[in-house]
Amino acid sequence: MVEFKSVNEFRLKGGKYFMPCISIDCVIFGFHAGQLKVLLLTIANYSSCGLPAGFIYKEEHIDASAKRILLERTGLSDIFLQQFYIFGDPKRCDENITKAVFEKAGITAPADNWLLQRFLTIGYYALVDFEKVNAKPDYFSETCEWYDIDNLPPLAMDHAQIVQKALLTLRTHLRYEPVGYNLLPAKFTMPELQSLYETILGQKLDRRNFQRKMLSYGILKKLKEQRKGVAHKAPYLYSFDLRKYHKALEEGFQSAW
Amino acid sequence: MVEFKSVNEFRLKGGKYFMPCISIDCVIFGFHAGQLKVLLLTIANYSSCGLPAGFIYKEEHIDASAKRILLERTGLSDIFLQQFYIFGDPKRCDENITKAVFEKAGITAPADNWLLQRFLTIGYYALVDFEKVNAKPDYFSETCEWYDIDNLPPLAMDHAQIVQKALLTLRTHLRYEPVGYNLLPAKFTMPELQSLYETILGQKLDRRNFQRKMLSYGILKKLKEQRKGVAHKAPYLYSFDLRKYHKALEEGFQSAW
DNA sequence: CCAAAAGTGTTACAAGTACACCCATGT
DNA sequence: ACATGGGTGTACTTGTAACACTTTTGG
Repeated sequence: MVEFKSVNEFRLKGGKYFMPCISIDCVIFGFHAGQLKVLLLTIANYSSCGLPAGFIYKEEHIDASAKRILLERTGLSDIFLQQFYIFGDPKRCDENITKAVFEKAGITAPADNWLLQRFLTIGYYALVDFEKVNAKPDYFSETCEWYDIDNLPPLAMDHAQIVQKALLTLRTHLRYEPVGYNLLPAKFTMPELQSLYETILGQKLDRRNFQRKMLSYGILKKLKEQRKGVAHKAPYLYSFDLRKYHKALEEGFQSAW
Repeated sequence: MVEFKSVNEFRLKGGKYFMPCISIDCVIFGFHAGQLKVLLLTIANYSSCGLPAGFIYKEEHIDASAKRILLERTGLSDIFLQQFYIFGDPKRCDENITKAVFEKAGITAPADNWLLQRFLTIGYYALVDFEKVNAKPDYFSETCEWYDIDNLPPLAMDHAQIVQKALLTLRTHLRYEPVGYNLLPAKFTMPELQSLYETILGQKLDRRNFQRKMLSYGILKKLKEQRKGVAHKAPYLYSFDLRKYHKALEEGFQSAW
């Protein structure tokens, strides 16, 4: 792994260390205050936001690259991360973004710079605990912040499409595998879990049926504790039974046919 | 699009036309005589088989590349084709294959040749009508032939893993979307369709339940004709109702939650 | 006339959906 | 005391699974 001291050094030496023409874009989902959120960067001199992205070291597994990018942006490791699509439209790239970054850094780069080529990008999506994230911008960006998924700012290039595809993948995923461990704190209530599901799916679910279905998967442990200090009846706390959770992750929930 | 006259020309000029370090591997499924089959290439001077593969022109959409590769190998266009995964282990590559090809062509290539770099590969899988395929080998191979999926020869690099992942994807796909139009001739019998499903899923299904379920999707048209010349009772022929078939492809079959 | 494959229908069980009542707590 | 949210149970509907008999045809 290499440390670059500036955008300019990145521009000059990056081509030596990274695979050419391929990047990784991460759609990092978090959940807070009943809202599904995505982590986005803002770019100096540029009007639209972008996804946390990065490149692949020449000797690095692509999953490791994604993990590294995630760690750099959030400070977190060991979280749910999965590739979901590769975006390969030749028109997807917009060199104006890179040029804006260069301009801001006072650089004039020749057109054959490695950063100004056509890039394919591998989409990864991550599920993280909102509370634990310590968001940091990268070389190219000014801020790194959470945005509500249904109130996103304008996104650069095809990043809106990438977020959309990630969300669709997450929704599908949700139906056949457990989700939640990575998005919620260690202890949570059933209504909180339900709210997460409703947010991801974008629809209301029946309280009682939801609870029954969730419990039927056998991946939850009901704790003796109850959430305190809230209005109305105190809800029970649950935690995931990690052994069973991971087993379910591997095997999936359903098995039609 | 560029025509290369020899492996050597490909080696020398390919780097100018193709994106670096990314290839496409196609898992082409066909169905014949109750067997699910995959199209594989054999390489001169080399002991194991490989998947039909190719590269991405610098101005080309990756889906178009996959389509082109498929056309070149099978003579078919307008067939079901879908990317399913990108394989990015830095150790996945084996330059010995390329070297074997070079050797066979009487070439000694410098180590920095574009073909000898680390490659990521995008996996696409295709479903084709076995009868219509006119298989042709490519620059690098000697033969292009069908192999039974459960009796595959040794495969080069990570191609066995790629086939496995494609099959898993196809199986999942089968549960939620219609499959069959691309793998079967225009007219087919219900037992033939069932056999296809059983083969892909690797398990026996109940005749009566299968038929009911299939018909319930409303994507089949029962024809007045029956298959003739077969032993025993003549089965009815069916065809797909393409309008409804494509609608189902878009919407999917199920909608849990 | 019989073996083998194809057409068709019924019943039982599991899963999903819809819905109602009681309980606990903070205001 | 009451409004609000949380805990729990039951009937209905739908889908899946298991299973048997009749029909046709080639040998």
